[in-house]
Formats: sequence, C-alpha cells, structure tokens
Amino acid sequence: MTQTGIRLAVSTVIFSLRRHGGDTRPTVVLPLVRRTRDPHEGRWALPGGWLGAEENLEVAASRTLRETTDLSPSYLEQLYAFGDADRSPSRVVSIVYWALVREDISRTASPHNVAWFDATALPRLAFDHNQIVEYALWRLRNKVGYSRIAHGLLDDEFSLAELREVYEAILDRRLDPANFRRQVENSGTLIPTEAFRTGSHRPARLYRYNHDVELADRGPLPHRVFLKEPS
Amino acid sequence: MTQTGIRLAVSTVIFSLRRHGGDTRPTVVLPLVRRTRDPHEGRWALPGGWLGAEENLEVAASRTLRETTDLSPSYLEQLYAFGDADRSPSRVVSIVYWALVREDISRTASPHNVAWFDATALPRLAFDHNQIVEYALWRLRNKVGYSRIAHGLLDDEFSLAELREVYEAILDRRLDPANFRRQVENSGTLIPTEAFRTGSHRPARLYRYNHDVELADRGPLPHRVFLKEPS
DNA sequence: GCAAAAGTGTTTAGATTACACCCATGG
DNA sequence: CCATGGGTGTAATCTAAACACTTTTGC
Repeated sequence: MTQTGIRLAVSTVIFSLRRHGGDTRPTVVLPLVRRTRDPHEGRWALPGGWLGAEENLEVAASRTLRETTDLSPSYLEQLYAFGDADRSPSRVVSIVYWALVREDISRTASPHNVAWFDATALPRLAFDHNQIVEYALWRLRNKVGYSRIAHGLLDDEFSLAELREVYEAILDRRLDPANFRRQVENSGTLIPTEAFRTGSHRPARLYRYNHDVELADRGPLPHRVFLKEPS
Repeated sequence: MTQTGIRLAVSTVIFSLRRHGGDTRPTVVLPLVRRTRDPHEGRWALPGGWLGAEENLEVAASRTLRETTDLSPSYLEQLYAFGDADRSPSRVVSIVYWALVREDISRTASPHNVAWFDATALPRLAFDHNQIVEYALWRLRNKVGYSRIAHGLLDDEFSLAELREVYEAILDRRLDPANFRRQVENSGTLIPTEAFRTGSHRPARLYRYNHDVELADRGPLPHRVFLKEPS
C-alpha cells in the first residue's frame, strides 16, 4: 500500500498586466523562474515547489508563489493536475494553480532569477510548462467572459476605460466603449464613486467592485446556476 | 527533497441514467463502493485507487474505475485535485475524475460491494466525497449547457426526445421540445439517420452524433474526449 | 376517431451590435 | 476653438422563450 517515487509539486501560472511603452495598452505578462539545477537547468519555469507534508494545496500555492517571486495574488484558483509519467525524468505530479496580480504589485522589484514575459511570446520552457501556460491563458480568456476576475488585475478604484483595457488585453481585441459600459453597469458588480480619473481629457468616473456579488467558481464549493461559456 | 507521507489516489465520479419505474423519466445515478476497511469502514465511497508508479493519471482513473465497478466510460475528464491535509487520517491527495456511462452498460450486474444511488439523494459518504459529488454534479449541469457531453449517456442512435430526456434529467427541469429541437439542430452536432424509433405514437427520427464537430474544453492537452472502447 | 408524441410556425421579449451624437476637459 | 476620450441614444440584428398549430402513429 506504500507509494514510492511519486512526488507532489505545486506550481502557479501568475498573470499580471504591463504597459511597455509610455501610455500604450497593457499586455498580459507572467513571471518565470530560471532553473538553477537539473533537470532543465537554465530554462525558465513556472514558480512552484514541493507540497508540504501537512500543507493544504492552496496554501502551498500561495507559499511557493511568495517564496519564488515575492508576489501576493489577488486571485488564486486551481487549474489542473498534470501527472503524465514522462513529463519529468523523475515521477512528479504537479497541481497547478493560476493567479492574478495587480499591475502595481507586479512592478515591485523581482528576485534576480525571476523575469516577466509576454504571455503570448514565451521561450521554450522547462518540462511541459508551455502547455500549462497555454491552458491557463485559455482559462483566463474564457473566464473573463462570464466572471469578474478582471477586477483582480486592477486597483480598488478604476475607470471604465481601465477596466475595458484589462478585457481588451486578455481577449486581445478591442471592445466598443459604449456597449462595454452598459454591460458592466447592468451586471451590478460595480459601485460608482465620487472620484474621477483626471487626465488629458474629460474626467472619467471611478468605480469600485461590489463585494456583495458572489465571486465566480473558486473551486468545488460555490453554487452557481447555469452559465454559458464559449467554446 | 524527499517527500514522505503523501499518497496519491485517483477517484472517479461516474454518472449514468436510470429509469426507475416502467417508463418514467430517467434520473442521474452514480455507483459507489462500500469500504471494507478503515478509515470509514462500511461507508459508501467513490470508486478509486492508488496511482501507479509509472501510470498516467487518466489511465489510473480508467483502471480503478474498471477494477472497482467493472464499468467502461464513454467520457472521462479530470474534475479537481482534493488535497486538504485533514481530509483523511493519513495524508492523501486525490485527483478526481468524472465520467459518463451509457445507460445500457450501467445496467450490467455490478460487483456486490457496488451499489447505484440517485445523485441527488446520497447517504453520508466516506471522507469528503459528498462535496466531491456535489461539485461533479455542478460541473455536469454546467457543461451540458455548452457542450455535447449528453451524448455520452446515450446509444449511438437516439431520438431527439431521448436526448432531451438526458438534458432534463441532468438539469432537473423540463425543456420545450420545439425549442430544444431547433437548438440542437442548429448546433450542427447531429446527423439525421433514416431509422425511426417506433413505439406508442408517431415514430421519431433517430440521430447520430457528428464526430467531426469539436467538443469544448477537454482539458489542457490535445487528447480526445469521447473514448472509444474500454482502455 | 382519439390521445399523445413528433414536428413546424409565429410572436414576443431581451440581449448584442454598430454607430451616431453630445459632453467635458486640457491645451 | 479643437482634439480626444467620456458618456448617452437608438435602430438593426440575433437569440431565447412561449405557445398555437399540424402531422403521424397506436389503439
């Protein structure tokens, strides 16, 4: 009944946003860690680590994420368990999470073995991590359509244009500002504040997320009714 | 670097349909296995077993499912990894799959420590298996709305009424036959045959699933969802 | 013929889309 | 005043839902 040789790792695909030029549109970026030992020494890999003997999975994801990248996520959800026998020289089953980090937090200095990459232009990563990131990106794009996870990439207060930019960065297409406004207004997830984002043109009202509204699917516990997902 | 005391199990929530009375509507049922040893001796539990040292996760799910219930699924998908430290007296992380089994196959004699239960009226199960079944049911209900998994509970050829009954059993509400017909016809997933289901009233045309159409969300890897024969 | 399910047609309400247009600000 | 993004209005289109109606069988 003893099980030998199978080790359990927990890794996380962390998404954030980054504006590369001066005031260009944001793009989806993620932090990777350069491996300092075999296998795949020198390659970039997802942040992660071994599951502690008495540690819950989600706690392990938070811990390894913090230890390797020094980040704390605003959203964390299990993605998938990857366990093919040949995905690593030794037998490793990885429980992979995915997370969102606000742009300002992801801008703090990273450990020097950590670097941020554009999510759509990754080098060849260690193990099966390219596939894992692809799946996480698919889930992110999928989920932004029927939940309010986009808020996990923004500050407490934000303008509708800023929220729309998050959607546009994730979905990689432009959205009609007028229709976008109505959609989110009708969703009841936003509370208007009295503050405005002042800048080069007409000030934009700032909104705050309505925390009374139920959060979407953080795993097996919540109960939603009947939603649609694109295929 | 060694990891001690954490064992990896693979379990599966298996759904099928059962007509209880003479020609009543089908309900969703699932097979459970009575535990013959501690912990939770005597309680009903999900079929499963330990992950083999060189065994892929999906293969382990198929194998343990076959070994404990003698069933072969028409659909198999990873559900979630449950790993809370206190979910079992010893540390066990369970990779849970969920599966569909056609009604005729589920009617074959089960091993005598296996029994079928109505999915909505379960006794208190071993470990956290009640929660797991709840989540699998939620996923099934969710997924039936945007994919064609319902076909996994039917024979090769079926009438629209039979397909609708599957939806109604899963969603636990009646659907308008006229609108249901149009929806599935427009989805392009059905191929009409020249056969008819003859019975007490006007014969109903039989349809076949269009295997050219891609199914939604089958997990991260480019693998097929509908399994052919027992693996 | 009658009952009941198979199958078609139509109407309505709501959501999505496209886009015209006004508003408010910095410069 | 002008350029630009903020914000509103509206018509066309698409979809889901409700339900009346016709068709075809067993009895």
